[in-house]
Amino acid sequence: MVGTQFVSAANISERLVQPPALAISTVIFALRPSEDSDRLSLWLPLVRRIREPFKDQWALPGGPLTQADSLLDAAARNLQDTTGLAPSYLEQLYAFGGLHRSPSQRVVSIVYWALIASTEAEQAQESENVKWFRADGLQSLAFDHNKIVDYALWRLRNKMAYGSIAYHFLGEKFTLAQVREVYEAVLNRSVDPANFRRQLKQTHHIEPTDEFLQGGKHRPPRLYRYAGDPHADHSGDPPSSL
Amino acid sequence: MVGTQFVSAANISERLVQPPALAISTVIFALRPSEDSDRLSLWLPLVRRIREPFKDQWALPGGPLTQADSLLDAAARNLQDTTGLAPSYLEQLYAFGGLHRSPSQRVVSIVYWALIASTEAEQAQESENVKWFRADGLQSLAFDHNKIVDYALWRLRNKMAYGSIAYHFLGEKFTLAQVREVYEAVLNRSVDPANFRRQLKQTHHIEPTDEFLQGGKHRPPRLYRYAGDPHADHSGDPPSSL
DNA sequence: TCAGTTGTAGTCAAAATGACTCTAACTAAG
DNA sequence: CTTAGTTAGAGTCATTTTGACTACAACTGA
Repeated sequence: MVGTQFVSAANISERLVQPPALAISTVIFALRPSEDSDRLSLWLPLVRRIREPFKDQWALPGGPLTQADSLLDAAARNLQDTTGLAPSYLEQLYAFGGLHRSPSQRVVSIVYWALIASTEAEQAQESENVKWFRADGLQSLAFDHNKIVDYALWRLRNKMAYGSIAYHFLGEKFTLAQVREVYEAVLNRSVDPANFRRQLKQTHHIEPTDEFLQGGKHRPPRLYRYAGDPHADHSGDPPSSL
Repeated sequence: MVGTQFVSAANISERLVQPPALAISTVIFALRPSEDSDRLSLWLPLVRRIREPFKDQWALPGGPLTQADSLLDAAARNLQDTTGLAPSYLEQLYAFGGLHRSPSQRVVSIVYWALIASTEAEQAQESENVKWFRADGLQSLAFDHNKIVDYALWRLRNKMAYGSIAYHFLGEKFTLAQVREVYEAVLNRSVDPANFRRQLKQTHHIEPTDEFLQGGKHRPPRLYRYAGDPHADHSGDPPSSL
């Protein structure tokens, strides 16, 4: 909303100053096996800054908001540029607008967070300036990005506790054990397989297929498919794209 | 985050274009008795636009983001300008950045939502250009503000269902029945007093005082005080103000 | 054929929930 | 002063949900 009668006279001069820069960043989560633990763990891709400020430090992928893109489109495009992948889940996280986030100029960052299926994440190419890091115990990042990642982690765990976003870490078909592994990795605690199965089934978010996953050293588990409303997951977003 | 190596050459020219305008708006909720129902109902203040676009239509209070304020400060200041009151609850709602929200120029609005205690809300002065409206069944508003209000309502009801924000509609001391009335008004269904009491007590968000509310036509109810972490309510916000 | 492993159903006690009853403590009417 | 009306607040009880656990099914690999 631009200009209402509630702008006091004292603010008039400030309004004429150049507005803050607008940027879009994305926290991209994927699950990967970790060396030390038998559980999956959360990873995210970071990019190395090639200019000041914070030159050579790692930062969240992002860039300025272009005139041609809506906020969501801008985030999706940026994710494409970084990992070459389309996210199965992309939702607005928060708008960060503290006065001193960037030493040079005032920057307001609208941050999105994304989930990537493990199968896709494997293809995500690393390079000199793009690397995957474990989401917990992250080194010091550029700007306020450590806090942003922490907040994204908090939101992810919160939403996982009673949402249906876990499926976005997986492919189209999956076993119940795989869903359970996602929960265990994100919430970082073990979950009883039998009870978890019972609870998943009564949410009606999944439906069984006729297929079974072969090749394990054990009884082949049935494959399931996500049956919930695909938009129900994005329920942190407003109904339509605004 | 400004500029990463992931900005393609095609985007360079766009970066030089003037950035979108940045605005702050606030959805302010208060509970008031309604004429038709015996329940409280949700109201919010709107302002009449005094210039194009949408001249003379009602809109959410808001204004441009000034250089001197953080996002939260800007929202708080705006709320002060509109109602003359400090909110007991103020949290970021969403950043709206669709391409065609405003007919003239591209505007990205960072919207906050606030809760006002009933006692305070009574003092909020109305004027020719500021009026309170019932939150449900709202008339057509300027810009995309109807959708914003709907989304704020959704978030409020969601958070009420298992949060501790109800207390922000009340004063420092309150009876359990008053808390129940807040729930009934927001969730729009009746709640069993005895069960509600039992559940409230085991959350440990409240503590009893030695005082009782006198003057009713019945046994005086005990007054309680909010004892939870005041920041726990703002748990939709990141830990510190960024 | 057997040991190892995981999938899947089921059992059972504990905890949480929803509908309900009962008494306490006040005001207002008579 | 007494009584009817009202809400506060404790308590009961059947149902549902949860967590811990058991048992059997169905595969692989030796």
